[in-house]
Amino acid sequence: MLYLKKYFTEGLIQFTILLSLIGVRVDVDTYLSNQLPPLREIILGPSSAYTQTQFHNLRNTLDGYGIHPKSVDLDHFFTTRRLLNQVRQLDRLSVPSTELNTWLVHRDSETVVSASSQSSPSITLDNGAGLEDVDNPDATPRGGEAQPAGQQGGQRGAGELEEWHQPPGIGAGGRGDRREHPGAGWSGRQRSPALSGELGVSECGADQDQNLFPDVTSVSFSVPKAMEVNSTAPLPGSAAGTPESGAAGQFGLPARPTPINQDVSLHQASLPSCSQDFPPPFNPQLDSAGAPQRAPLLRPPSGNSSNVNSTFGATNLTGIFLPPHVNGSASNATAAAAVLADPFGSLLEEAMLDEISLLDLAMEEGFSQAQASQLEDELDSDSGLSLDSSRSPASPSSSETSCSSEGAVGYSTDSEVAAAEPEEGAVGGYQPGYSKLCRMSFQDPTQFHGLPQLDGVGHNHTYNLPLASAFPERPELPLAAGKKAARDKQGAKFQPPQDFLDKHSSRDERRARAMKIPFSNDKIINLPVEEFNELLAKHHLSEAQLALIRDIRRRGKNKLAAQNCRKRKLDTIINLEQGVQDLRRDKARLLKEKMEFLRSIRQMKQKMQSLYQEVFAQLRDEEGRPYPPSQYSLQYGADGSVLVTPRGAAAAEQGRKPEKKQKDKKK
DNA sequence: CACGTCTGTCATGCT
DNA sequence: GAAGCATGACAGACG
Repeated sequence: MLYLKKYFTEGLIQFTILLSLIGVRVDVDTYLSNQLPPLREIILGPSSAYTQTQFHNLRNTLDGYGIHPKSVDLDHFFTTRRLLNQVRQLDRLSVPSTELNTWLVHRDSETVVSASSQSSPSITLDNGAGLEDVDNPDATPRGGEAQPAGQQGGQRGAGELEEWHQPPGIGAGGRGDRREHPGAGWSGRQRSPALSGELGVSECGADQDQNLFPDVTSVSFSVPKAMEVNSTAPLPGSAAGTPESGAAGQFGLPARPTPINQDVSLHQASLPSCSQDFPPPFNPQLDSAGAPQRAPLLRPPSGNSSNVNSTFGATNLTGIFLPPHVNGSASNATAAAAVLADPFGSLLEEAMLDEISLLDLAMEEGFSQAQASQLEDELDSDSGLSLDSSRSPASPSSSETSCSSEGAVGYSTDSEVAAAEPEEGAVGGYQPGYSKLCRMSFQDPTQFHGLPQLDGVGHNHTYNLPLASAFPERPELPLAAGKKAARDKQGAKFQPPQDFLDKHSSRDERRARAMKIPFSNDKIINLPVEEFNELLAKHHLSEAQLALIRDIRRRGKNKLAAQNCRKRKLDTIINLEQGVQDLRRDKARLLKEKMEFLRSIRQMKQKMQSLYQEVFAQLRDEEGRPYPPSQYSLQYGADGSVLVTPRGAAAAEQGRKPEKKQKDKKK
């Protein structure tokens, strides 16, 4: 089951990302509201209240706790977190679409949710129910027992939110609170049907299968009483004049005795509960506990915690926009409401600033394959390691490998030859086997095909193969001939053997000949130490001869060692270069993916902004007048209501218990 | 002739 | 301690 969830979750996330990439708006909240705890947890983050379930273990896993560093789950963890971050980028964008859905559906009756067919299907991607069914075969609505079947989903969502996001007894609308204060939130809706905005109560999932906007609950555009200007205490830290402010504290508190429920001409106003499950939509930083860096915006009015609890206690949207830990805090809930006061203020000022700016900087428009390639090339250029084929440092490697590995190439190992030319010692000891290997390595250019940078290698790595290169009957040694062969062209035919050998012998070979060493340098070098000692014992050699032989052996072995060493060094460089290339390719690919995501996000944000403006333009106060955008802004109440908040009042009421009057959604 | 590269050699450290 | 290996450094050869 765990694996099923894992794959389902990840697949769902990927599918969502994919849809977003292809331009399909995905209301992630649709399934978020319907998702099972694990998925919800994955997307929304750990919930303190969530510990009621067994999925806290999963949460811990997702948080990386309890994962052994060597556990394979760690990989899954990072993958999940990465995908989660991507989705969070998206879901923040999707909230507005949810909001729009709410607007498009209006509900005037309190408990009956009328789905408006006016909503544009294109706005909402119905993807919840099926997923829910898949993920939760039980499909047992949480907290939906006592709810009408028609609202099962929505109520379930409410229940879920309360149950999952609100620790029992911590207020902020826990189930207990609702029981204790039935009027709060729910009762409020009943009292003020049009007002009650159970935004987010509706479930986009199965309900939407039935109806595209099934359980769209009424939206309460509550103009806080504070809107009566002063009662709405400004949120501390809220910048003056900034839209986000908050009259957040008790917004949408149905239990309030005197909520001014203004009929707002929200013609299609509703807010499906789908958005409930969204993390703070316009403030990504709310994802983090406390979001201290957002203190100026988040700081709740002091002293109204209890009220906040009562205010949001029975509401569901506390969990919508706030992480559980925040949700559990009344002040934080208020702060969240403040943050939500102006969705686009937060959106544009926060998310868009950091994400879009990044997008603009990194990749303004598009990231074509050519650009990716260019980027990759640029990335390639920043390395000290150059793969420029014009330079071929690798040339020695192959020859060295084949030759050195097979023995002292260039040294005479053929005893027969040596015997034929005893006076020449090691000189002239062409070893067919060794030379063949070297010849193969030199002649076969295919060995370098895999390494373009090795093209043009023309060095002679025969390591003393003079004779082989000189003999015309061995024309198959072009490379072995190399430079020395070229030198020898001038008269090799008529050159006396001794001069020829001297000319093509190494210094040690010449020394050996001069010292009358009776065996070849190849033997001196390559014989095992036992055989070498036996060989020395067979001959009566002077100290000078013995010293020379030992030097020859030492130098010969060291030469091979040096060749091997250089080969290894070269192989290491080649491998490192290949690794660098691979990493650059990966980096370029990841950058491309990132840019694609960012582009999609920006598009979604733009759509969201336009939808927000569209919705706001339709708002009417009780007198049928539109709200001036310069003076009012929309914000989400934690109880699911959508509030029309005066900007100035919201700012002014910070630090005080905000009062607000709720505006009934008025068709 | 200067320069870069290749190669051999030496010194040194390590096994 | 000898033998061998690995490697940095150096110098000569060479293009």
